Amino acid sequence: MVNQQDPRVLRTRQFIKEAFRELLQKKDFDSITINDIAQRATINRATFYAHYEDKYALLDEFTEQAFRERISDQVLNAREFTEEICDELIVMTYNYIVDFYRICRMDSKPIATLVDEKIKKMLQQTIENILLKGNIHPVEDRYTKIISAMTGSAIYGAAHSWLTVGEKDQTDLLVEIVRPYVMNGLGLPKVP
Amino acid sequence: MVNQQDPRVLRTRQFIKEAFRELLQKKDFDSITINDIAQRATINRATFYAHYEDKYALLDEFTEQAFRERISDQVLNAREFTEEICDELIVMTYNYIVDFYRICRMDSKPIATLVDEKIKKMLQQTIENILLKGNIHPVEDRYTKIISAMTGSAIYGAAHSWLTVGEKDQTDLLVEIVRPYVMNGLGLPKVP
DNA sequence: AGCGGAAAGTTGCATAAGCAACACATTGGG
DNA sequence: CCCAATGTGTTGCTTATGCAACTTTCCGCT
Repeated sequence: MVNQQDPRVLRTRQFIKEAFRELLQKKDFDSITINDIAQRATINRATFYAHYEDKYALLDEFTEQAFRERISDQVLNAREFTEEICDELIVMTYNYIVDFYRICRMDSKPIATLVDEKIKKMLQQTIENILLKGNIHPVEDRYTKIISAMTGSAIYGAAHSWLTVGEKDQTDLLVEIVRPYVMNGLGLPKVP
Repeated sequence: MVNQQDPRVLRTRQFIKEAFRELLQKKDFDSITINDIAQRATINRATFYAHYEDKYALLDEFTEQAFRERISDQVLNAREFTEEICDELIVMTYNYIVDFYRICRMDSKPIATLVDEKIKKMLQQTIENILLKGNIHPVEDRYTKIISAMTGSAIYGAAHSWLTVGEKDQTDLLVEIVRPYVMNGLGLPKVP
């Protein structure tokens, strides 16, 4: 519908996302109206609908972009799922969750669920990309997807649990627990 | 041509002026191209021309806005040209010149002249407004314009000279010199 | 002088954004 | 219960912006 390259489009979407970020710090998601967003972004309400179906679509893009920005080039270009990469994913995921729950008041369960699902999905996709690039690995290609899903879910679940349990900022320990579990599960060779 | 109230117009003009301000800190006015401005403002070059005839028109609006933002409500609402108001105008003018010459590299004389003329004009207009509001004053109405011009020029000339001479930031002294000159020239009663 | 490139402006057309009005759903008092 | 207020989503039309192509002007260089 709209040309994603048009500078007007890029600007408008940035305005919307920035306004959304600011609003999330003051109000919980449910009580943010499209009007709030449009006003703060100094755009017309109709313009919002030209870009997003509703505020859930915005939340989706927002969380995805925030996640992408945290993926380092090292992870992005990795051709093998090493312990180093694994560690980075664990820490990154944990930090993402911490920040997100701190910034936003994830008051309503349905919203928290949406965000959680998004993070998990992004994580799985990231892992799958790495595994697919390393054409030589002990996992059959046809199982790559489910392996990625498991791994992503494991990392995410651990990070989330770690936050809930309240072991704040002990990421070293978190990594020590999760890494061997994941690497063993993948059956990948451990660097001595 | 363009509706000054349209939010798109307001935003675009802000973008342009902000880009212009940033560029002035890195390059001298002459070497700034319309392309530079458009690129930094993330707008199309043709859009620039929809708002300003050329970069001189932009400079004009830019300096005017900067000046307006420095006029206090007290001066704006003044109904009489008191010593207090006079002092404020002197200091404000001096500070404006200092800031402007510091921010921009006023390399080329013609540009410096343009800016200087603008400041003087704004100053004269501000003074005229005050004099006209105070309907009872010793100056004939038909002479208000020329009186304002003289006063504005005097204040501006003094401030500019003060800067050139190098008596930096001795605004107290500047005020002590200029105020009696101006107030005596106007023939206004001196507060004991 | 004359050449060539860069910047200045201009123009016609495509597209995004603004706006006002609309129908509909939700909700919170009286 | 009702209705008034508020939010959602849509639509038709207007206006501003983007873009590409063009001419003109300016300026350095040989």
